[in-house]
Amino acid sequence: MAEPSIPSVWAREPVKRASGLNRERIVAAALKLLDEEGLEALSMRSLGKRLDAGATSMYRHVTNRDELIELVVDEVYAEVEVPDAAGSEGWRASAAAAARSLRDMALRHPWVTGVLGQVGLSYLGPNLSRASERLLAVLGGAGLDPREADHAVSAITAYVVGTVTSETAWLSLVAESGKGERELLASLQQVHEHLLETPAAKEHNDPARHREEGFTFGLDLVLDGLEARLRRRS
Amino acid sequence: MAEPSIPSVWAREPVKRASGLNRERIVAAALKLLDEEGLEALSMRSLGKRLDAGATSMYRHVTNRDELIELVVDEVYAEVEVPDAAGSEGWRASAAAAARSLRDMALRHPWVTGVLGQVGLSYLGPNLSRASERLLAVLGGAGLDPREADHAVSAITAYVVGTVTSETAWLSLVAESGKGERELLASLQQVHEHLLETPAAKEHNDPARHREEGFTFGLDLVLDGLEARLRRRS
DNA sequence: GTTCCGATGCGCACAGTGTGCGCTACGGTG
DNA sequence: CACCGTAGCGCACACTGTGCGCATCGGAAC
Repeated sequence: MAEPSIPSVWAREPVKRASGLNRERIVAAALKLLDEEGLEALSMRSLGKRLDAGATSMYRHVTNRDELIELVVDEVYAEVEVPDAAGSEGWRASAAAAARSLRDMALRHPWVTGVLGQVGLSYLGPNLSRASERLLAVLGGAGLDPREADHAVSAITAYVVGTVTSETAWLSLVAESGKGERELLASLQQVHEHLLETPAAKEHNDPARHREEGFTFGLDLVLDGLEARLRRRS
Repeated sequence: MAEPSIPSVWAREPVKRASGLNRERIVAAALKLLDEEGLEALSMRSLGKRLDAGATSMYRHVTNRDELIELVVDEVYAEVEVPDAAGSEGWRASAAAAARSLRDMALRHPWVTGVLGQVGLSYLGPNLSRASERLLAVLGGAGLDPREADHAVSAITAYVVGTVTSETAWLSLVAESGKGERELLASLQQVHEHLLETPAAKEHNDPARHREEGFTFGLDLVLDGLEARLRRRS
């Protein structure tokens, strides 16, 4: 009798008290679940199953599902690296590396973009603040006045977030189609024939390269604009 | 006896057959509901209530909740205006107006940003395609080769989407706090005192103006970058 | 050792979700 | 008049987040 419906008072399991929940373990498990199964798969019950815990046990360590997601989002922001600017011209390499690092992070964790649009989420985690302030310092050191540097940080992150938002939306569409990027693009072009006229059509033999190239193009636009502004100043 | 639990066969209401559902009416009601109460408030039951219809009645005209949202998203993309470029230098004014129009649309319908990150949504509606292709034509007419024009369209929309994503997240936080932008900003600065050091702190007497200024700054960066690229070419 | 107490985990329950299924009653065609 | 495709709906199912109160733990106080 594995599970007696009326448990006898004697001869009862030591209850096993699995291992001790805590915020750190919960956030780590949630991150793993999100990466492996996506945003929709994260429910308190499924998360509890992974931790050998009941559905509501996590509420002792985390007030909300929303707050939990907020914690996980800040956790992945820790992966974003903003290198220091080496030399007076190094700001550009530093900012570019930060942008790439942010994009790579979002591509590693495709669910983040689905969460950034949601309401008050992730608005002030320590890791996000740290990254922003480092980039702010880099741009300030390059010669931008504080207000411009602030706006420039916003512009760069906005560009990256916007880009990866559309990238991950496309990639998750690809994922759930079961086909590859090339095949899905080709079959979509059959349905919407007008797409064949767009220049992107020629690129569909290597869509990943096309995405990468587009990201670099747009990033260079922003950084060129910044560089011109700096030159004008000196 | 308003609602007899066992309705007698005789003396029964004419059943009233409200008015006739159809896709257009459903999408319009969903848009109204989203604008008035936000993304979370849109459930098939609440939408049905607004249409004097049952919870599952809409499924005759729309296959999914997700598909319904997709339809509504494309509906609001119809509000985005991409003016033609007047004169050979007019591309910049046209692109800037398109970007502003997109931002204004997203600020009028704050729930869109929460939906753009979600999976396959809104990837190919007619109104979105129309706007993209118009902007593509404007940039192509300015002298960019097709591949660059394609990337430039992506870059501009990515920048705008990224910007409004963070703007609407902030604004919905403000909305649910019950305070104004200034007050909420001030109270957040009390909790995280390090924010006081950032240059944004000085702007908090008019946050809306600060947002507007930041948007223009970043947009100019992108357009300056494009302009430099065009000049280099001629 | 015994006794206590705060903290932790959990089962239950509630209100709510999207949506498949099959019945009913309508509007238009023969 | 009979008929039938179809629009709408009620029901049911599996699922969601989370409040509540109970059981049971580890450790501190005596």
